[in-house]
Amino acid sequence: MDDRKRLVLKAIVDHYIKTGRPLSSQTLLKEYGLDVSSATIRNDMKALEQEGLIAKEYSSAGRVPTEKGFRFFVDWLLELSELTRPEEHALMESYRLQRQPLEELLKQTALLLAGLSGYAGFVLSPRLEETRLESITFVKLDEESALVVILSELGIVEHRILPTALPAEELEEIGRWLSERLRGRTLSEVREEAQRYVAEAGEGWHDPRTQSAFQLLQSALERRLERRLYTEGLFNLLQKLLEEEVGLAEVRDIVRLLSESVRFGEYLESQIDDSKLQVRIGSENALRELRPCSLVLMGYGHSGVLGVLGPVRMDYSKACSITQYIGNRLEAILTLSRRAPAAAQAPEVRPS
Amino acid sequence: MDDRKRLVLKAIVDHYIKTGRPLSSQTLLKEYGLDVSSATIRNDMKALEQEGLIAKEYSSAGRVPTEKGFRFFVDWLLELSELTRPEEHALMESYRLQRQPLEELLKQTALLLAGLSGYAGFVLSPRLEETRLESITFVKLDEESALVVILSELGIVEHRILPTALPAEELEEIGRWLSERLRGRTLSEVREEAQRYVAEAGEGWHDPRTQSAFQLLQSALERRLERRLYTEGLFNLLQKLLEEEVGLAEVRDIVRLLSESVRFGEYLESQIDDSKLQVRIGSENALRELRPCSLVLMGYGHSGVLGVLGPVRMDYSKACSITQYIGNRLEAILTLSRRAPAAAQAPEVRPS
DNA sequence: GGTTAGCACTCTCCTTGTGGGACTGCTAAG
DNA sequence: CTTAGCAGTCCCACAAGGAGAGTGCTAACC
Repeated sequence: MDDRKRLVLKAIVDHYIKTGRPLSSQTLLKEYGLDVSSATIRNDMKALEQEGLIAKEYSSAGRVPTEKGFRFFVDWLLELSELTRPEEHALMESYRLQRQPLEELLKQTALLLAGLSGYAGFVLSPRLEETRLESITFVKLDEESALVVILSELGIVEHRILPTALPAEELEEIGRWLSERLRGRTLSEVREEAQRYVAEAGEGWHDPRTQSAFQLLQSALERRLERRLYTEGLFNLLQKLLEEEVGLAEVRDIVRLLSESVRFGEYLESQIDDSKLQVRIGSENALRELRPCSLVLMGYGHSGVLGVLGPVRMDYSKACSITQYIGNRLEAILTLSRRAPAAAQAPEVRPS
Repeated sequence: MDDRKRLVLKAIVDHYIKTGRPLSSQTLLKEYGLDVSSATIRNDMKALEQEGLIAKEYSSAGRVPTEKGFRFFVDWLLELSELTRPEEHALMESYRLQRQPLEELLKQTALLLAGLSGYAGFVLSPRLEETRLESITFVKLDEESALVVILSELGIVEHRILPTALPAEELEEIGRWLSERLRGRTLSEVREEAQRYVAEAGEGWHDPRTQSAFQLLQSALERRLERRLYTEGLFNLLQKLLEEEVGLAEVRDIVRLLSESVRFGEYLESQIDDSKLQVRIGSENALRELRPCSLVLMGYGHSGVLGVLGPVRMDYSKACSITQYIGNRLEAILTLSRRAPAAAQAPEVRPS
């Protein structure tokens, strides 16, 4: 494509992203200072329109980018911007407490995506089945129940209360024994193992102690390896959609979709390709509700997904930069904590 | 007030809640079958209008209730409805797992409020400072960190990761010692105690072991006795506001308010009066954003609040019934679990 | 062949006007 | 206190017209 035409397209996209208004040939000349006449621009526009990259809202209006135009812009004309100082600072702040339950970490990340981008931020937790067990611990709460904490390379991935009447010492012993035996296996392997043992239990092959252990283990894992979706900054998104004059009915559908974490999560997972940054513009999205929106996302960890959700008229440069940056950061934190837990920040209590 | 006038008011409110439309004197006659003429109704309407209970949108339109009219309706004419079988069933289902982390329980409750009412449901956690400690447990995770679990009469109220290099046995010992010593005190007393000890530590009065214990305790409690707000069913609310033809700008402000859990939480707390059911209609709410909305709420536990948020044109009967029912239910669960933990539901693992 | 000036044309948007319809308020009588 | 009858008010939907913005086309120009 002709250099001037690219420039015209870029001008139209930039102007539209900034103002939301169509750009006329004259205004383009005035604001972007090309050294040709408006008629020439009009000819270029006509060509771009025939290629489907821009369109007019009615016959005598200026031009706005089509989704195809945005696509071209994102693929060929996008320049990622650097993070500003305060942005960088906010990032550091939020990730200070590194060793924290996975849940907290991911929620923080979603907040950060939303806060920095000005759109809605989301984080889909990784497939916990594929992370490796570090330890499993039982803590007696009262006569009838105990807390189980499952720690994987990603941090605490599960804590729940189980009904059991086993005494404290035995629970501790079982925890140690299971951790010893299963450390390093993936959680889905662990679950299978537990299921196998419990299934065989009826035939009385194993000693009662082993049996209790695997029964507990199974209860601990039965629910809740399900993935969770964290979304934040919803009102950012509403603000933007308001400016777009999107109807409340569409907005409601979007909000509903975000609350259906399974459906939305599965869609997100289907859209990632390793940890490459992806952009899905408007009706490129298979989900009907997302038609007024664009999605910037990337994968992390084992099939985890994070990104931002904004209107089609989105600042793609900003959204992409931030998503990429935070995504890499989260990936690094999760990878780091796998090998060597990061240095602690809070005042440390030393052995006396 | 005259019996017929009450009936007229009730008809107008019922009709408006059901359809959202003004009611004319003729339609009232036809649908509610009074044995007078439309002119008589018109006279009554005139009187009700002068009392500020109803209004017309323009000079020749039918009447709609004013907020004052709704207030009168709620105070004097409201009949609470019974829960239907399926509603009751849903309630039972959700509360089956009784011994669960407080966080889960409250989130469930918010979901339930939203699901049954068809509006948005919210639950503000109780003041944890005023609940009594049951136990505090430390679990070694790796060389540099440990998990602390704080259990109060309300269940698990805190779990977080602390940096510490103390060995596992010592942590266990410290947990036992602290639990023994502090069981039955409120969490704020516990926190004060910890602060006092740590402050005195510089003067070297206590042995190092005690010092470590209180230092850990302080870290465990420093953050996060903060209250949390759980909101669910946001899209229910959007759906209703859509029917009300509320503007997206107002909706955005409401969504923003719901995300500012501190501000909204403080407002909620200021509105409760023991565990009496409260209704705040439209601009009775001090918060500007809530003007298009009504709030049905009640207190539970120590300054906990739960309820539903819907449009001013809300089915107050349903909303009040459900809030009251669920509120009592939650209160009961929390009170019960205080004395004797409820019977477990999942298959129990017996000592072998 | 690409570029330019000039002009007719198209479409939106805003304002104004008009008629029908839905209810009320008033008055006077029962 | 209640009722019938009727004038009056206001909304709403639709149509018409004028201003403004910007394009498309044509013919000339470099």
